[in-house]
Amino acid sequence: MDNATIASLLNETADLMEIDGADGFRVRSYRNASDAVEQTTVDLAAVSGDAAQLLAIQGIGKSMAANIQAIVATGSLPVRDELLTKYGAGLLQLLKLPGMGPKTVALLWDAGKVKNIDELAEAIDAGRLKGLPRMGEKQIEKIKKGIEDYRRSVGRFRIDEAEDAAERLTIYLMAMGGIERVTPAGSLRRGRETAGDLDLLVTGPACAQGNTDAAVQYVAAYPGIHDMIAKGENKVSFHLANGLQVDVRLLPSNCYGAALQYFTGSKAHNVVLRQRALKMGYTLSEWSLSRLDNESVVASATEEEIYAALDMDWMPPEMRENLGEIEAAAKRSVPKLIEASDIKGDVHMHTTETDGRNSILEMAEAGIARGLQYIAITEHTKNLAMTNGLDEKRALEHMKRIREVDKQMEGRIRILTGLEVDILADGSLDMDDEVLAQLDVVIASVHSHFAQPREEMTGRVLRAVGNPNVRILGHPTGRQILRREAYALDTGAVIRRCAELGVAVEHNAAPERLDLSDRDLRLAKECGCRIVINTDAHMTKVVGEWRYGIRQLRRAWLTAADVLNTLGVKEFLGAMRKR
DNA sequence: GCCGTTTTCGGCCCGACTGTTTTCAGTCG
Repeated sequence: MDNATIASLLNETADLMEIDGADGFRVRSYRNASDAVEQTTVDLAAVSGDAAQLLAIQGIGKSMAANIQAIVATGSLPVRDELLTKYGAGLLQLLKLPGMGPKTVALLWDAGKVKNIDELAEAIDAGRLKGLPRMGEKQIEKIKKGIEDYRRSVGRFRIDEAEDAAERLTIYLMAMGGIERVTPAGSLRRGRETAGDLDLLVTGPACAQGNTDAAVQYVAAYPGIHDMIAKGENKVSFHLANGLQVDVRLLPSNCYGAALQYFTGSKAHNVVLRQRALKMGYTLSEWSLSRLDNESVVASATEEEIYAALDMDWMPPEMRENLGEIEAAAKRSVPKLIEASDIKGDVHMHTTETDGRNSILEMAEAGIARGLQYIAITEHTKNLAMTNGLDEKRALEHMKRIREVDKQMEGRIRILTGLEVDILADGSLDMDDEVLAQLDVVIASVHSHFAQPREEMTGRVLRAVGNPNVRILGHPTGRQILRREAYALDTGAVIRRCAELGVAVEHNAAPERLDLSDRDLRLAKECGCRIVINTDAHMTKVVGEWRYGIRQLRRAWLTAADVLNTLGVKEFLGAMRKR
């Protein structure tokens, strides 16, 4: 059992306790413990026998150490089991709906024993929510919409979850002799935000035709399997404990390229590609590209061979959505897409001065370790009291400290000064302009944003970017992948306005955020709006960790020139000042 | 439930915003 699993069980327990009406501070100690478990570098499952090692972690006391030991030993802990029996796991889903917190969930449970999302939908349709405390028309409408959003995302997994699963399986598979290559296909390879299932293509001598028994048995013995769906000669399908379906395909190496092309998709891309093959007198399948007349194989071992035989360039999987990539490849004009190594600075991060976990120096060292040329420290401001946001006085003091540490670095990395100011309800910022004018980087972000009229939200943001000190619009859509709908905002209008004003729009690279959708990014490129890709790092671990965000930029065909923080520090600072 | 003492119990990030109230509870960051 890994720390992430332990942490999520503790957090889940906190949710249940909150619904149960437990003391808030007690609940928080579970959440703190969950955070601590996630942060620590100690492998808890490995040391769980030694209570002293658990107690050494800040936030873990005697009871929590026992809880962790119980989790490692049994996969759960007594409080959680008890509460799950009382309420059922469905209540935890209810918490994922926007505007639904523990109190509301408890209210619904008390009033009508609503145990899950389906029952909640029923109760709404039957009009049974009317008359309950705090359940007005608007509230019910909001919940109804939340349920629709939730149902749309059900059965899909965040890209990082799918990738974690793929990585673990790959390590397992590569440990077997006779396996040379394991490649994820499908939406994971195309860099989508979510994946419905996981396709893993495997090849090597152990996958040779008619000789796959040992490999099939080995795959079927994977310890993470929850239940087996199918086990054939070339394919093993199963569910993992989290519900993700995995299809492992064993392929002889001579048709690996054709299979990779086929299973990578997308469907729309493949349809057009097969039409092209037919016109050229070929037929394309998951086994090969072959001639129509005598069925001889033209290409099959690698993707490159197949695309070349179809008289076109190979193109990155992220582009394969039938949005013009086939025409571009036929004209040999596939653009050179942005890569992680193009990014030179991570310009949105927090430190212990507000709600970050590390110091300025530690963040800088992490930046150096990731090969960055510059970072920007952009703390929260006073409107976000919960984060200990800065007022004017503290902002100026912090700026001074940043400059001191910058000097200490002696050019190994540049540390820029900045703030992530909050946009208030009237569109103004919660920081004096004189302070903002002294900073290298000013990001304006909306932080309280749910259930407000679209026009009002849009007006608020448009007014904020009108402030000449604002150079970057942060969290421009407020998306939270698989959790909540973006806040009501006319994203198109905002991106167009930012383009006019020369304000860059931020693409948050965290896999749960991915602020800008494919469509947003295509629009930004179309209207010449510059993008900044940031991690919004609150700890050293995620500094420069933007692989998911980069893949999304690639899906929108963005090149290094479209992204502001591919510039060197001087040019970047110039772009921040020019307005 | 944790922590740090003031050593045995009290304190534990706080403010904006919404929808429902008609003075506030709940959610969010």
